[in-house]
Amino acid sequence: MPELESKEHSVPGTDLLTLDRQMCFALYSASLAMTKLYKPLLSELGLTYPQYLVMLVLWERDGIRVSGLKERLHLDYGTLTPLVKRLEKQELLVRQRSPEDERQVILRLTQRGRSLKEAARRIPEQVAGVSGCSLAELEELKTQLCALRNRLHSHLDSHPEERA
Amino acid sequence: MPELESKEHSVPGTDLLTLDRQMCFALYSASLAMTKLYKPLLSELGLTYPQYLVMLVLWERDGIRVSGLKERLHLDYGTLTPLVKRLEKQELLVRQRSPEDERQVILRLTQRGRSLKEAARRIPEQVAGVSGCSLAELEELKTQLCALRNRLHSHLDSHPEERA
DNA sequence: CTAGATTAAATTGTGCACAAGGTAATCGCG
DNA sequence: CGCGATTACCTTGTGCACAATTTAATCTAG
Repeated sequence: MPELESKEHSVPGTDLLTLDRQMCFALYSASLAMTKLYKPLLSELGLTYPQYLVMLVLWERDGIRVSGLKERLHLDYGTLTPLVKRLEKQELLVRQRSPEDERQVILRLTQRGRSLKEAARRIPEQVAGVSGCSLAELEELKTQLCALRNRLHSHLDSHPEERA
Repeated sequence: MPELESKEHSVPGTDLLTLDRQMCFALYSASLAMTKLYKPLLSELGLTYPQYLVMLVLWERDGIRVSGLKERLHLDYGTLTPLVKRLEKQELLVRQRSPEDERQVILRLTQRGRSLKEAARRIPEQVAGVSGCSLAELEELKTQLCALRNRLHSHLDSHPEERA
C-alpha cells in the first residue's frame, strides 16, 4: 500500500520529518544537556567543556602538538588556536614552536596545569552520580556512540568532496 | 606487567581522567560528526542544522511561539531570536506579535517555508544510508539517548542553583 | 639549488549556545 | 484600581565550531 503522504497526513505516523523521530536530535540535545551538567563543576576549575577535553589530552600526554589535539578531538585549528591561547593566558600551559620544525607548536603543561588534574579527579564520579545511569549503562552507551562516531568519521574522511 | 601510570597512581588502568573513558566525549564528538554529515545535505536547502530543527518543529505545528521552540528544543532566547530572524530573512517564515499578548511572537511558515518540506523529505533516508547503521540500531540508540537527555534535563531543572 | 607543492598553524567571518542584564506587557493581590 | 511580580522576548558579550583564506616553514622534483 503506497503511503500517500500528500500533505503530511492521511496515513498517520508515516511522516519521517518530525523532531522526535530524529536520532540526530536525540544526540544533539543529549550532548548539550551533558555540557550543561559539566558547566558548574568545570567552572570551579576555571575551565569550559572544550578546554577540559584539551586538558584531558594533555594530562595523558604532555608535550603534544596542536595537530595532535586536532587528530584526537577532531576539532580544527580555527577552534583550537584561540582555545589553546586562552589556556595559555590562564597559565595552564605554554606554547612553543618546535626547534626542528618551526611550523609546529608544542604544548607543555605548567606546574599549575599539572596540579589542576588533582582538582579534576572528583569530576567523573560527580557526573556519574548525577546522570542517573548505572556505570554499565554509561559504558554500553559510550561504546555505541564511539562506534557511530567512528563510522561517521570514516565516511566523512572518505567523502571530503561533499563538504558543500 | 603493570604499566606505571607516570606519577598518578601506580595501579594500571585506574586513571579516570582520560579522554577515551569519557562518555561525555563520545557523546560530544558523535554529535559534532553527525552535524557534519548533515551539513552538505542541508546546505542544498539553505539551512544550518539548528535551523533545520526549528523547521522540523514548524512543519509539525505551524503558528507556534518562540517560547514553544524554547521548550521543544531546549534552547534559550539568546540562541533562538537571531536564528528565527535569519529564517525570516530567508522568507521561510514570518514573525508576528500576538494580538492577545503583545509579548508573544508567533511564527508562521510562508508558502516557501511549507514547500521546503518536500525538498527535505529525502534527507532522513540519505542520512540513514550514510550513517552505516541499521534502522533498528539507530532506533535503539535514539531511545537510550532520549532517556539520558530526559534524566539530565530533569536534574538540571531541579537543581537550577548549580548553574555557576 | 630552486620552483612548486605540501604542511602546520593562524586569521577572518558566520552562526550557534548561553549567561547576564534589560524592557515592555501581563498577571495577581490587596 | 494600582503596584510589585512574573512572563516573553531582546541585547550584549564570551567562547566555541567550522569554512575559506593566508602565511611561513618544509619537502620534493628537476
